[in-house]
Formats: sequence, C-alpha cells, structure tokens
Amino acid sequence: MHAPILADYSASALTDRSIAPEEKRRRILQAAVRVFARKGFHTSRVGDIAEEAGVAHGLLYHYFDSKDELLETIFHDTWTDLLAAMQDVEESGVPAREQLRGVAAILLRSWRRDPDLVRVLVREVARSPQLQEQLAEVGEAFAAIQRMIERGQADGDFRADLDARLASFVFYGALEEILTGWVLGQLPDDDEQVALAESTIVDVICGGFAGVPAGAAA
Amino acid sequence: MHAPILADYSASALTDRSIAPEEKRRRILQAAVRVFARKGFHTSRVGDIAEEAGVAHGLLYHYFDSKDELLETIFHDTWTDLLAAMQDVEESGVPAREQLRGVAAILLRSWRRDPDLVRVLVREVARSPQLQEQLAEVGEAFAAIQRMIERGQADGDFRADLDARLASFVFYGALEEILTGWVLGQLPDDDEQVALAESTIVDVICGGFAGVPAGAAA
Amino acid sequence: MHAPILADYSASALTDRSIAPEEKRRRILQAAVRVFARKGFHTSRVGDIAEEAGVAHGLLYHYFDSKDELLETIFHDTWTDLLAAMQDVEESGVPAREQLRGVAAILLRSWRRDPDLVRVLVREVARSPQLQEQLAEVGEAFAAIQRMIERGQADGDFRADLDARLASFVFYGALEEILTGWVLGQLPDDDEQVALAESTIVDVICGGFAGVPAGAAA
Amino acid sequence: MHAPILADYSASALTDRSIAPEEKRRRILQAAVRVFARKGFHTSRVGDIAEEAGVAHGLLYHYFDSKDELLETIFHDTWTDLLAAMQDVEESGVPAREQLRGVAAILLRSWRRDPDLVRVLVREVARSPQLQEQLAEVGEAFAAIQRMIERGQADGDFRADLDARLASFVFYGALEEILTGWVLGQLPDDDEQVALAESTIVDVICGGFAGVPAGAAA
DNA sequence: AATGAATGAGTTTTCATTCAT
DNA sequence: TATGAATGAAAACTCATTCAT
Repeated sequence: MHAPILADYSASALTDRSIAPEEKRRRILQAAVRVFARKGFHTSRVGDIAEEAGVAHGLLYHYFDSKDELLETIFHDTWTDLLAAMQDVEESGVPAREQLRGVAAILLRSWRRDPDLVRVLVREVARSPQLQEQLAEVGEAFAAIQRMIERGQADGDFRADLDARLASFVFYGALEEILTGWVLGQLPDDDEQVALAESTIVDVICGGFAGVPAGAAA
Repeated sequence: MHAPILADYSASALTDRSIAPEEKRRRILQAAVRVFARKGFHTSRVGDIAEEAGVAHGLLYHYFDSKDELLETIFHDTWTDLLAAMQDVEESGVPAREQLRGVAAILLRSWRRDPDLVRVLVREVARSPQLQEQLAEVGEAFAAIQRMIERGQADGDFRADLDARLASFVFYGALEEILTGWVLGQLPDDDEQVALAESTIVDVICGGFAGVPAGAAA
Repeated sequence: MHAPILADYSASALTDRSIAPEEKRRRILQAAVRVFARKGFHTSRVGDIAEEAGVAHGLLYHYFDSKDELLETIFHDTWTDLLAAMQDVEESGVPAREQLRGVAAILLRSWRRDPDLVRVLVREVARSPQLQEQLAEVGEAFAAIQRMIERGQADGDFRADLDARLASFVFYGALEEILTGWVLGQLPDDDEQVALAESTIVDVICGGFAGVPAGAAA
Repeated sequence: MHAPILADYSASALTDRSIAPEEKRRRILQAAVRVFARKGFHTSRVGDIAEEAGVAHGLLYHYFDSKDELLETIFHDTWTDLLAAMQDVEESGVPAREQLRGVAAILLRSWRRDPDLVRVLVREVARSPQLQEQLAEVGEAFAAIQRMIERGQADGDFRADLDARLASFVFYGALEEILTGWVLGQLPDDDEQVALAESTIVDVICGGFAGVPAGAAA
C-alpha cells in the first residue's frame, strides 16, 4: 500500500539542542498527541504539552496560534493523509468491495501504527468549535465512501435500492466503533484481531450491501 | 413495548416555589441536557444550567455533588431506560433479526423523542472521569446485542462463523453513526428518513450476518 | 469553692423530641463547642453544628443571630463563669499567693472539666470581630489578677518594685501556655500533672514575685 | 548577637518589571505578612495580598502553591531565624539566667523590629493544617529553653526539683503573653517598656526558678 | 528561536443566611 | 418551634496567552 498514510506523530529519540526548527514543530505536535491521548483535550494543559515536548510553553505560541490550533492541526494533518490514502484506493479501479476493504484497512491499521493518534481522533471528534473544519475533511471521507458504494451499485455488485449516503454512515460507523472498542480496551487488538475485524466488517457490511434477499436465510 | 423509554428531560420553565422538590431536581436535569446539547459539557458553565432551569446556581449543589455528577446522572438515567427497553425486546422471544430491529427502533427513535438528550449522549460518550460507570451500562447494551446475535446463530439465522462480540460493535456502530449524522445535521431526519435508516441498518447488517456465501461476491 | 464554674457544655444523653426549648439552645451550644474544638471555628460549618446537635440548621438561627454569635456566646458564658469564680477567690480574703493559687486552680482544672471548651477558648482567642467583647471580659480577668498582685505588694508579700500589670501578664501567660500544651498534646495532663502544673506555676511565679534579692543571682 | 534574626518582611512597593524574581517572591511574602497582620489569615483574600504586593494574583501561584503555603513559609522562615539566634545564645556558654535573658531579648525585641510579623505569629499560631510543621520548629524552641533550664539546674542556679519541661512552658508563656499584650494594644510598647518587660520576665521567672523557699517571704 | 515571569478573565464550589411551609 | 429548600455573595485557584529579555 502507501508509504506513511499518517503523519508520523510517534516520538523519536533526539533530545539535544541542535534541532531543525521544523523538527521542533513536529515534536510539539507529537507531544500534543500523547498528552491529548492521555488526558483528553480539555483536561490537557498547554504546560503539559510543553513539558512532554521538552520546551518552554511560550515556544508553543511561536509555532501555533492557540491550543485549539494544535488539535485542529492534528485533525487536519491526519485526515489529509487518510484522505490521500483513500483517494489512492478510489483511483485504483478495483471493485467496490475491494475499495471498501482498502478503506477499512487504512482506518483500522492506523490503530496499530499510532494508537495515541487514534485515541485523540476517536475521543475528540465531536467537539463544537472546530467542528466546521473537521466536517470539511471528514465529510470528504464520507463522500469518498459513498462514491465507492455508488460505484458498487453501478457495477451491479450492491443493491440498487440502497441509500448510498446512509450506507456510507453504516460502513464508517462500524469502523469507528471498532476503533472505539480498541481505544476503550473493550476489544482485543492484536494483529490477528485487527485482521479479523477488517474481514468481518467487509464481509458483513458488503455482504449486506450485496443484498441477501430476506428469503435467503430461510 | 415500554412506556416512556427515555426519562422526560424536555421541560417547561417556572420559577415559583410551588414545585415539588423532586420536580425541581428533574427540571435541573432537563436544563442541563439542553445546555450540554447546545454548548457541550466542557464549555457549559454551571451558571448557564442554573439560568436555564430558572434557579440559583447554588441550588444545583443541593441536588448534585458536582457538574460532573449532572452528566453522570443523565447518562445513568438514560441508559437505565434504554437498557430496560432492550431487555423487553430480548425477552419477547421474537427471532434475532426482529430483536435487533427492536434495538434499532429504540435507539433511533429516541432521536425524535428527545434530540437534545441524544446530542449529549452522542457527543459526550468518551469523557474520562465517569468512563467506568458509563462503560458498565453501555457495556450491558453491547452484551445484550451480542446475546441477540448469538441467539440468531443458535437458530441458524446468522452465520455460525461470526465473532458475535465484534458483530455487536458493527451493529451498534452503525446505529450510533446514524445518530451522529442527525446530531451534526449531515443526514435528513424526518420521520420517513428515520424509518428508512432503521430498515436500512437492519437489512444491511442482518443481511450481512445472515451470511453472504463466500462465492456470492465472486 | 463554687458550684459549676463553667457552663456545662459537655453533652448529656437525651435525644428524644420532648425537650424544653432552653435545653435545646444549650444542646446547640454544646454541639458548637465540640465541633469548634474538632475543626476550628473557621473550618466548622453551621451544618456540622446542626448535625452534631441533631437539629435542622435553620433552627440554629432561631436561637442565635449568626455563627459568630455562637462563638461569642461560648466565650461570654465561659468567661462570666470564670470571672465569678475568680471574684469569689478575690473576696475570700486569703493572702495574695493563695488567691493566685485559686486562679490557677480555676483555669487549669477547667481542662479536665471540659477539654473541648478549653480547646476552643485557647485556639480562637484572637479572632477579630468579637475581639472587643472578649477583651472586655478577659480584660476583667487580668484586672482581677493585677489586683491580687497589688494586694500582695501592699501586704509586703511581693516586691514593691514590680509592675503589677506586667506581672499579671506573666502569670496569666504561664497558665495559658500550660493549657495550650495540654490542648496540643505536648504536655501530660493526668490529674497528678495538673496538680504539679498548678503548684509549679504558683511556686515559680509567686516565688519570683516575692522578690529575688538582687544579690541572689550574683 | 546575630545580624538579621528575622527575615526582612518589611517592604517598599514597586510594580515595574526590573525586579529580580527572587526579590518578587520576597515582596509577596512581605505583602502577605502585612495583610495577615491587618485582617487575619482567614479573613485575608489572596487578591488583597496580590494588591498589596502590586502584582496580579495569578503570580502568587507562580511562587506558592496555595494561600496556606504562604503562611507556612512565613512561619518556617521566621522560626528558622529565631531558632538560629537562640542556638547562638545556647552555645555562648553564659550562665542559664543570661541565656534565658537572651531568649527573652530575641523574642521581645522582634516586636519592635517587625510588629506585623509578630502579629501574624501570635494570632495564627494555633491553626490546624500546618500545625505539625509548626510544632517541629516551635517544639525545637521549647526544647532549647528546656535545655537552658536544665543547664541552670546542673549548675546549681535553679532548683533541682523543678520540672524543666513544665518550666519551659511557664517561661515561654510569659513571653508570648507580653507579645500578645502588645499585639492587642493592652500593654505599652515603647523601647523602655520593652526593656522593662524583658527584665521583669527574667527577674520574676528566673527568680522563681532559683527557688525562693516558701518560707523566705514570711 | 527560546524562555518563563506575569497577567487576569473565567469557573466551580462553598456556605452563611433567609424564609415559605 | 422546626424544617430544609433556596439564595447568592464570595473566594481560591487554573491556565491560556502575552511579552520583556
């Protein structure tokens, strides 16, 4: 698949003073992810993030306008990456079911790649102030999923009488709930389980999309 | 089915002293739901809630220990009601698919019954302090759904090779995402759409549960 | 000696509802003494006192104008009693040294009689609002001690070149510090020790009053 | 004797930024002493202290964890100084009576040096939370006095049958009561009176310690 | 770039007191 | 008398943000 997909917010080891300024910015973002993941956005103090990043808290305002902007940047960067990955999948030309499998892989595997980042994404989604910003990008993701489903309908793979928009919510909701289960420790999350979740979601949802007539189970 | 399902947190406003204390307590909870729905828990001030309830803010601490306890009470009361309704469904003896349809109906219809309450439930799920409490009750709901799915497997209605726990997350996630869509105004939510969502979820998910023969997609 | 000396603020057992109103007032005062002794005046809440007294906190305002008045009443009642006892001693006509011994006995023995009361007296002496009131009565006590010393000087028992006012502070300070030592648990306070403290103070201070020949220290 | 004895909490007021941070900390402590002296600890608001110091109240929490810590610091600093001075006296090798005279001088002369500080010390001694801390240091002072008395007994200057611990309370109590008299304005406190108090206490108490046999006054 | 002292608006919570019943 | 619901002033403390150095 793709190379990074997610902005690399997992910490690296350097602590010395000779750091490129752009690197320091990244380090602050990494620290923010870790702290937000640990304590939640509202409960996190700017000082905590600075401490985690090993800088004075004043420096934070050199790189970001506000604490809010930190969260927004995290959201924005991450969703930009995720969207790009989804776009790759969309342009791959594979069948709808395989496209949706790709989306599931992108989202679910991000958990193992950077759990703290997923924690933040899952737990701080529904905050009001920057909701508008988020909607723009998360909305894009929904739209992409919806297009994939519509493509499946056009190809005859999925039932034509399906409301594709509604269906995209069903699919995305299933993915997010699994991620939430991992975030809250309610579901096992080893590699095998991640793979199982991926195939289960795709089988169940796409199976449902494919439309097993009501009488099929009889 | 059951009678109220959700505690009636939709309110009217009065300030006189001729109100039973228990009624006053309820009124404060109603106000909290409205304010939390409007501004989010963290952004809401205790004074806002008191004003909305038409009481002095001090009175709030007569009935509740803290602002946190307000949210906890809302969660607890609501989930107690929801669980009771789900239990009725579970004990009804109808086939698994119909049971899950009942669960979908309970959760989705609550949106029209008390949108503010759903807004709060959806947006404040993942708050840390009372997470344990919430998990206990929301966890019950998941367990009930899981049992319904297992029942469907035992009856031969659902694929036997399905991880029922994972499946319960898929089902619940779909429901919650639809609710979120309504909360964020991304999905139409008139009566007809609610009914459509209900049947779409049940058809898709239960269809998927019923088992898409591996070859069907080939 | 006298009969009660101190208002009886130590609790009695009655808890039933058929209580004379005057008795209830006393009970509230007793409760206040216990609570103030335990937590200090400022840290004590009116509700604590009401609970300790077994009444609703509103009732407190039937008998007293304010929380401050509770403390004032305790001070006033106690010092009225103490002053009366000291006056008895003063009018007894015994030699100055014996009069001072009587004062020491009154103050020191009050510790065993009602430790909580002494705790309150010792710890809350220097509160601002009612300072004037207190000064009036504690001032009386100092005046009485001063008169006793002056009597001793007139009788030739005590050195004539002694500043009697200053001397009264020395004598009273010694007494209060011993009480403080008991309150803070820094000094043993069994009956024998109380008696030892009494005689030590009288011997040392009155010995000092009696006049250390200038040459004695040479 | 020693140089400063008491931390210099008497202050001047400035608001500009050209002040060393350590100096700012000292200034806040000075302000706290003045405000506590004027209104008492409990009645003083943090804002009052900040205003007196000419800083924003938030800055206070940059240097101290809480309002309580302010009082604790004042106590600690002061008693550290007082103890050091008493230790100098103790190590001087002069006779017991002269040592006690030194202690009296240290404590009584502190009144003229920094009346507000003494006001705080005298009026807020018996507060519960930090009592433990205080006891440690004030307890040291008592122990030193006790050792001086025991030294006097060993040298044959003081009666051997005296309970030295009790005696230390008598001596210290006399000193504190004089200070209290000055704090409450009940005793004249000009230089001459301070000297008189000093010699009166030493003469009376040490005279008493020296032990004028009961029959001596006859 | 980097620091951290300084600011002050903002918020929860406490609790003495009142008063309708 | 007695209750306890109701009030609201008050206060400590937090913390994002600024800015002199």
